[in-house]
Amino acid sequence: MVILDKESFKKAVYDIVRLIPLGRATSYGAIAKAVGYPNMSRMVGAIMGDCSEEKIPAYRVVNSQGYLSGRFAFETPTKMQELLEAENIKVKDNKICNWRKVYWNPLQEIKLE
DNA sequence: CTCTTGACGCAAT
DNA sequence: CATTGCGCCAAGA
Repeated sequence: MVILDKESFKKAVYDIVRLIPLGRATSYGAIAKAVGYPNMSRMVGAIMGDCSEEKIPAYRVVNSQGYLSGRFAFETPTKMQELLEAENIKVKDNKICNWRKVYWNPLQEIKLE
């Protein structure tokens, strides 16, 4: 097992995020798992902090509970919610309503690939 | 070099 | 269902 530096990890994470289907969302932990590091959920979040300069749908990434933990990283705290609602994802009190339905497991897609 | 903090997750209580 | 505690790794002070 090699030490995965932020740049490499970042790249892998972006790849997963880009695969998120329209109208769905996933969690940091799921992405971390998908890249092969189940316990690196924090790193995924840290990396998302840089996503502002990247062109990826970071707003589709929330915590395992479906809460918009990183809404303040956007231009406006409400931007993330609006973007999600624009994709038919209902958000209530900074939390995705049909989270169980909206949740998208990257491992499923990757397994298929 | 040590300590704190952070878009987190999960098992135990 | 809510709280608590612990793990995990990187970056900044």
